[in-house]
Amino acid sequence: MKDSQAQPQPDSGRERLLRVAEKLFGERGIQAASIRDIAAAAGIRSATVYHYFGSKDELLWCVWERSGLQQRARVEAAIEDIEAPWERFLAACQAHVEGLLDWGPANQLVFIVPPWQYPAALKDRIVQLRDRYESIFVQLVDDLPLRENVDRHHLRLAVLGALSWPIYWYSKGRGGTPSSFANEVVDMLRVGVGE
Amino acid sequence: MKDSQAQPQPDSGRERLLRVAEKLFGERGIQAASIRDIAAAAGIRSATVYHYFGSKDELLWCVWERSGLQQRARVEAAIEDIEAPWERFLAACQAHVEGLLDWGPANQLVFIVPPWQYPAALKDRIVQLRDRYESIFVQLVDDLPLRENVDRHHLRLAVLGALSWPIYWYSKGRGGTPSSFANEVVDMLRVGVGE
DNA sequence: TCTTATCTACCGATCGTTCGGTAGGCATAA
DNA sequence: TTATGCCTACCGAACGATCGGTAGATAAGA
Repeated sequence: MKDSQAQPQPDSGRERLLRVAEKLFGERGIQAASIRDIAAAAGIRSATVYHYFGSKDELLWCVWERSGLQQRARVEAAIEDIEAPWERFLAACQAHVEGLLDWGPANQLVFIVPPWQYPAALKDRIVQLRDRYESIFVQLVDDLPLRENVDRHHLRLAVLGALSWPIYWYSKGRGGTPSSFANEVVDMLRVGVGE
Repeated sequence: MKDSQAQPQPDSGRERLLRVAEKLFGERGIQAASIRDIAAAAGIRSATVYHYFGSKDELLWCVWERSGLQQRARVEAAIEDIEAPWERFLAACQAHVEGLLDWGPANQLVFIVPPWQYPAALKDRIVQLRDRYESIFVQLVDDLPLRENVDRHHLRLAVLGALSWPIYWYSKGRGGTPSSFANEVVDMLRVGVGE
């Protein structure tokens, strides 16, 4: 049924579960993606999930952490060879949007689940993961040469908000690429849109 | 039990249910807020909920629509006496953020539940409600005097993103009021933050 | 033989929902 | 005045389904 023959894919057990769980958590939401659904989508029975993960929360955390670290690594990779502050900032913004829209669906979890709905057992870890990620942008914004009286804290929040929002409206092939949207937002903020 | 004496509050039955449901849907999420929880918080039994609403979806929709229309009405009220395009835009932005943070918790539903997770039976209605609301901002942005080559569509999305994001990070008493944040964002976008 | 991976079968809890029924208010008819 | 009947508001009990999770057997590989 599911497959026979020697499979070339190293796509079994734990790793496969993580990928499938990431997809379903992102698509349906944490609660609505049941262990049975996830198991079925991975081609196994629900009991087998507990061979790899002690609980649904643990599975969720593994998915969450993995995608969080990936997202962070990608953003860091995107800026590592760039010196000029605004270019560095732009590169990070582009990587951020691309990560949300093109990479794993679990990247959106952090930005879909409101903090007060985090599973209690994971709350601290999630917040820590999130803070670590956002600290990249804190640093990048600190390095920008800005007019006086600009609140860098609020600037960062505004940018991350504008650039995370596309998960609610972006659809491929319409209105430009994720990267070009990031470019546009940074540009609007930098030089202003008024006459 | 719950009360004796002539009550001044018109706080019974259906209306009370709507208020409680709004609170719990927003706090715990749609799935996690069970009919029993909502009923208990309203001081009645779960069966009685079905005396007023045909299903959980219907209850959810009534909550959703009510808060959506309220939010829209408040934004419209905020701009009705203002002529200058930028001031009108700013007033709407302030009302938007205040609505999300200070008014009913259900205002956040639209911005917490990703569109692909809308209950299937409500999807069309929710999208329509949302579009109607956002059309206010389409008009306001259209009326702004802008530099050439500014994409008004993306400008609106960026602003709404930046101004909806506070539901994930805002906490009262820290970093200014919702209204001042809106003011700041609009200002940054208007004149730019670069040197 | 021990480990790893998987299964079948099941558990108690909770979900949305339904059902039959009750207590009291109000209106009409005797 | 009393009786009848309908209406709103509500309840206790239960339904079938599904949830996260567990126990124990099995089959294959080292």
